[in-house]
Amino acid sequence: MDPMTETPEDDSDAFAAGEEITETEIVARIFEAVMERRLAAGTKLSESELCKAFGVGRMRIRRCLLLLASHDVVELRSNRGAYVASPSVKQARDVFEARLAIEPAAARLVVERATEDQLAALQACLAEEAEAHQRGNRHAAIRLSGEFHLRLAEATGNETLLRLLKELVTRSSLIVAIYGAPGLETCRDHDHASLLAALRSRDADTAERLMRAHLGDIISTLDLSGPARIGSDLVQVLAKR
Amino acid sequence: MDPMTETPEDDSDAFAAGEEITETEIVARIFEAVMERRLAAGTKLSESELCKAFGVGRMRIRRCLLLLASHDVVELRSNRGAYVASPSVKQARDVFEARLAIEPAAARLVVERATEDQLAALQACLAEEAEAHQRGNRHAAIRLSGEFHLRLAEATGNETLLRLLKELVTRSSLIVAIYGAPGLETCRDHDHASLLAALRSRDADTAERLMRAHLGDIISTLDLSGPARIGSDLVQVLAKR
DNA sequence: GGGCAAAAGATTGTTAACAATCCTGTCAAC
DNA sequence: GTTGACAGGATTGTTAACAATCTTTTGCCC
Repeated sequence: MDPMTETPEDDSDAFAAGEEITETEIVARIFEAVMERRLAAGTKLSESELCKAFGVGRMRIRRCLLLLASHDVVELRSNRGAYVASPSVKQARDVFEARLAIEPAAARLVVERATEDQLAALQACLAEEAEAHQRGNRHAAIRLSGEFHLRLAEATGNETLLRLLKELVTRSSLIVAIYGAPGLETCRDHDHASLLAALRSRDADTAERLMRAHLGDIISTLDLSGPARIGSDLVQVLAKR
Repeated sequence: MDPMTETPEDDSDAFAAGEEITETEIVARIFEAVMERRLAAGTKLSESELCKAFGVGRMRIRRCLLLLASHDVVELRSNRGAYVASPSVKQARDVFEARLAIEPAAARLVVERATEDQLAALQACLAEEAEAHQRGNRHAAIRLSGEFHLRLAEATGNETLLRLLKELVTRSSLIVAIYGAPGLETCRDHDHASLLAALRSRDADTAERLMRAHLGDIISTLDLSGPARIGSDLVQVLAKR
């Protein structure tokens, strides 16, 4: 009933022999896995396991890990391997501060130039999210919650903004997992709904304000007081494998 | 008299044998070279030349090129090598749109929390820039002009914002080189000066407004009408080495 | 002389073996 | 029983050779 009970590292697609997979795809897969919270912060990403999982050589995997590290989604420790990043309190603040700087402006841009199709995609995202919530599909709900923000970034038509936000939203997923309240792991549907309404009515000021408030709400659910917490750096320091 | 007459690729530091250089440093060097406009858009970055220049193995260089490519400062063409990126018109618009989203908010943050030391560093940057202009030191002036923006990002105390802006400012240098008016390759000193004044007087609204206006001014000096221009993709397409 | 085709050279991409480091389990000493 | 050192195994990091692709040159034909 609860899809939470899965193997921790669940990228095992066991690709058929003849297939080929781009390193871009591998990176995207891991991004998704982190965003869906199927890969927890601090999880070790062993090269050999990833090789088997994706059916590619070690060099390719190493390149992917380097790319992931360059986006702060993975941490590379010298001679010690790659681990899913565990954002510190400082990093958590920085990420949301950056989102607070970017996303309200992105909302403005969407109001100015989003097509009906793009708004429809946002609507669809919202509907799927609500459905996933009702069905109790936790992974899907978490993913769709973040995907709303990414679709919104996509609707700006700005590739650079999209790429930057993809990184920030993914890291946010780690942050919420570490510092968030146990139950509150997704954005509230209502926030997204009212935001979308503002976008539809082409009300830039309201959209910007709602986005800012929405991000503020998320931050307010985080516990960024203590120096560390469960799931944070301590976990991997103490991890006995 | 004109320091513009240099070899196009001027990273030749010819490191002493015993030294060691981090890949992080190599990446930073290339970033700097692009920002100072010592590496023009479309310049081929041959692996073997870089190996000799930095005195490191090929693998290390390849990792650096991958990192640079992940920040859109370098373009990797399959089986054809690495080239300094040549932002398209669309990419140019995207980059400045992103800066327009981020930097005004960054200015606000600086007003709120910058220390006197950081403001002094900005002041120093401004002074150096003016001096470089007077001396006709073009490379230094260009670099310092961009560095003002980076120091400002640094003064937010937000590492994530700093990293994102480092990428955007570096790409901006390429964009201005390609699409900018021939003479106007640096921000105007006065803009930076008045902006700093607003920061000093802790006037967030003015700082934000000035930053927005400043970026708008830069964009208005660009010619983003045509589909391509000198220095753009065409150059490397037609380049006979 | 111009244009096309094939071979030589150079550059990039990949694979595999080697070296270095770290983790783990064992054993001895206190 | 706990602590420390040591050896074995596993994982990561590096090097060098090999394969594939592209570029340039050469030569031939029209």
